[in-house]
Amino acid sequence: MKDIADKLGVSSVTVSKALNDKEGVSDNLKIKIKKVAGEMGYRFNSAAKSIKDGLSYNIGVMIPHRFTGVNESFYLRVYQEIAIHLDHYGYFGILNILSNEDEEQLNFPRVYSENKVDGIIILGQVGKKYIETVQNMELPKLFLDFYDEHADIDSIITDNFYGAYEITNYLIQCGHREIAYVGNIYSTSSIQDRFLGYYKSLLEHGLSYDEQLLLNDRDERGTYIDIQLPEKMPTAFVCNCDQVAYNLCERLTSLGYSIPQDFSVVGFDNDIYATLANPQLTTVEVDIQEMARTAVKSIMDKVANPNRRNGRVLVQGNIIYRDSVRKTN
Amino acid sequence: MKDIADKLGVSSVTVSKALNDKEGVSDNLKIKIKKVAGEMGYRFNSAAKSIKDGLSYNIGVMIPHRFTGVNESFYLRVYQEIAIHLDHYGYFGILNILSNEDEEQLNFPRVYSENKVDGIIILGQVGKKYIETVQNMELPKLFLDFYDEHADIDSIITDNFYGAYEITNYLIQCGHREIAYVGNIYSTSSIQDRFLGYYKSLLEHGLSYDEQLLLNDRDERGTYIDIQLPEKMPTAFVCNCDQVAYNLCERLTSLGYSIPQDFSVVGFDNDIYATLANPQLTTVEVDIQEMARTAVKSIMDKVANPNRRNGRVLVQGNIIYRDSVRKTN
DNA sequence: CTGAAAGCGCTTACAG
DNA sequence: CTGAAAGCGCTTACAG
Repeated sequence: MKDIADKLGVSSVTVSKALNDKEGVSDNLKIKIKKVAGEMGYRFNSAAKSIKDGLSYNIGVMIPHRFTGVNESFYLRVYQEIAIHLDHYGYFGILNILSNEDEEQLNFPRVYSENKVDGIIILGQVGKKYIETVQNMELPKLFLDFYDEHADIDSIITDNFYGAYEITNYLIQCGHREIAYVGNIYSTSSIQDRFLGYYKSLLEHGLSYDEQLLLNDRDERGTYIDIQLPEKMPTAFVCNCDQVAYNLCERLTSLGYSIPQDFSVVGFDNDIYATLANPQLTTVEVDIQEMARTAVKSIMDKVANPNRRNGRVLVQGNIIYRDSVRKTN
Repeated sequence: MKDIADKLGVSSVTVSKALNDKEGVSDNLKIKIKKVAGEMGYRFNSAAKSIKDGLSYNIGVMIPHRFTGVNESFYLRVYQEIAIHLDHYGYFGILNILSNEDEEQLNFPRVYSENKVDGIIILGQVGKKYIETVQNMELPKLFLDFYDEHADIDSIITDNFYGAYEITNYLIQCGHREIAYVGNIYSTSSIQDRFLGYYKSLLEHGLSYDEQLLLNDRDERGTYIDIQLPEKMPTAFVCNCDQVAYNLCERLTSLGYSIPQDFSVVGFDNDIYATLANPQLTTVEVDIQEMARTAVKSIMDKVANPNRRNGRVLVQGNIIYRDSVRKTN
């Protein structure tokens, strides 16, 4: 900046004003300054600005390491969309994989202790203890894809309840009356919330809930187990996620059944398993774009106004109609 | 820092030295200062340090948008590993999705023009024109997973050639003599390099190359096409990637063949398709960890010493032995 | 072992 | 419309 000023015989203050399109510089001079800046390959030093206004223009996105396995790309996709949206605000995203070690030892993330970010999005459920650590960070923060009833921290989550409710309604519209739910409802809150949506749909349509039709899909540690099919089979299965729906389809097919002729199967997520299944699955698409958009808007609001509260925001999914459901009416 | 200094009646210089474990402060005082800093919730201001030493302690990772489709998570995984490795160096990773628009208009990325990073890793092939733009950036830079013969920029790539060579050798060791290669060798340089590894293996073993056994899998725009099986079938197929191997297995199975009894099939990448295939695929694992580790080491070297050149570095994969190959001897 | 001074690149408030 | 001065939080080189 100083070099540009010297070259044109003006002060660096004037250069600063011109480059930022502020008042107090003649249009003529502004143009000249910008031209010279371009020619000299001037690059703005964002660190100097940061030190002035105390803003880093970065947002940290923290993902617990255990959610980043070989075949789990959901959170990475969300992060990607967040990065794209942050760009619209002139911000950047810094990815922070929270190691199990840091989570256990309740360490603050380095992005925080080094003042690298103006806000932080926690993407994926962290342990109860760590939530307290998060609460102690004096920074705008946001839970994404989970919430904690005890922590007074805004969160953005998929509307699991409503999505499962809608897709169960759809099955009923198609004439199904005996509908099973597949998932361990004590495993995660999203599996449980999806179950409750399924349950509400049954209630509303006057269908009785049959405990025999609640099928377990994983043990308490989250490892998939073989699904125990009920003695009296339903005509349709609401699965808590596409991967389980995929597994179920494979299972039923290997037993000689056809889908959707013999049984209808629906999933949740609209991930890769929905299109790999044969036939492709009717499912509830989790709206990653919208989640990222909402999350970025929310955290930027908080950066501008630290007292801003948005509470729990639900992002609705969309039913994707494919070929795994049979109309029986 | 000043607050801490005031509280203890020392100067901020002393506080700085103590917090950085530098010489010139008594151990006693150091301990006291660190204690007070902790109590006061002191957070280091990295922007101030940045402005002093001209380093941002960030590395930009740029991924062209077209490589980030719904079912493509490979580059995101690489980015994730890069972020983890950067952490060891006290650095952070800033993800930059390069939009088609920016790529066409040859715009510098904002991470560059705002001096947000000390180096940049370009992850995934960018257009010829844009490579020139990259070359014009006065910053350490590195191509990851591709290279350009005209650009004098260091690159790190998977050893496609050697991986395909090794896995073809393995098929030959298992007794196969008629071996097909599946892939459009004019589509990407990795498909071509993998083909050449296959070809070398044939040559070394005195097997003749039969053009009829080069099977196309995609059109010039990269869209998968139905694979045209040859009249005289081989006993094994080397596929250019796991997804194509998966498709081929489905195809052969639907034609009534069994794998590996009737035909052996191998893939490349060791991605999700390798484990989804039935039977699971023997394949070449691309070593994401090692690529990320090497890339981070290389870019950090360059940050420390801008003249450092590493040339083209090949990262070898590992053969993963599963159940899609039959021993015929 | 400790600290006063200067400087990194920018912006803001104020004076001319 | 233009610019001199001060300051953001830190570190380095130097003096005591």
